Amino acid sequence: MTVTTMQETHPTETCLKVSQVLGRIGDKWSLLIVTRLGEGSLRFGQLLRSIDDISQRMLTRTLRGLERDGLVRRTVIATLPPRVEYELTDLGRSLQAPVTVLSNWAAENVSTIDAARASYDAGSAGSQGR
Amino acid sequence: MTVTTMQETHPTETCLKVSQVLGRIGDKWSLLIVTRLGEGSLRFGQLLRSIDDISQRMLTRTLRGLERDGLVRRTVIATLPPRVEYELTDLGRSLQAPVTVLSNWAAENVSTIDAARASYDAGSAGSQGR
DNA sequence: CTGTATCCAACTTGATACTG
DNA sequence: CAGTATCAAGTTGGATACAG
Repeated sequence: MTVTTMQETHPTETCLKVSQVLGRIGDKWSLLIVTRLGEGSLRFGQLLRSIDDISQRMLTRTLRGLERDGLVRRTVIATLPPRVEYELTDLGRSLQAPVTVLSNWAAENVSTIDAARASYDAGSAGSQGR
Repeated sequence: MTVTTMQETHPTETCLKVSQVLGRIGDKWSLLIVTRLGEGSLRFGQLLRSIDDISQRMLTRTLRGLERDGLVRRTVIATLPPRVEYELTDLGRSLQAPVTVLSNWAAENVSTIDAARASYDAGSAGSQGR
């Protein structure tokens, strides 16, 4: 029962699920972290330096969120000082393919988007010079 | 030089592009609208009723953003009262495939994420009942 | 080293009212 | 019908200081 074979093109339910997912990974840092972790497990400090526009606070918060959603596994090695390793779970790794698809689209179209934006802005308020 | 052939797995530049793109479409409404428009062109009021959790203000703002980024085309038919048709551009339609991939992932994994979250929350603060 | 707590500025969203 | 303006509220992100 409740087979959910996803035959329809774009049912509202699916849209809402995508929105939910984007609510998790669509923030400023999650995808960056998932991508970094996709290359292998990293310690907190390594991630912090690896991304380096991120604040310590946001790294902690984002990692907690990813851990909570089952995308990242957090392993504490209780040494002194403590080590904490972060790595992708199976679920986290399964997200890499969709993200790659989006990455490729982004890489291919960001310049087009930027051009469209510049054009739009020029047409809206740019004709004031004379 | 600066060939950018995208040979590396996940260079930082690509990450930043994805972040940029997510900054556009990763908000609360854009993807919902793009999906709706993927089924055919719609008028403002139709979109408003079609999504119905959205406020008039946010529909306007989101549509403007999508138009600005070249994903949506806005056509004004100057009748009385005026009609405004919205439809996907080629660029907007090219986004549908990546979004579908993400949709499928979302549809397949949202329940897993929800379960992970419930489990995480239970483990963090839930053991207070006894 | 790996966090947590506090304060604060900026951005996002919604409700409401108003306009052509 | 389509859109704008204003205001209030919530959320996000950063800086800083502190703790185990």
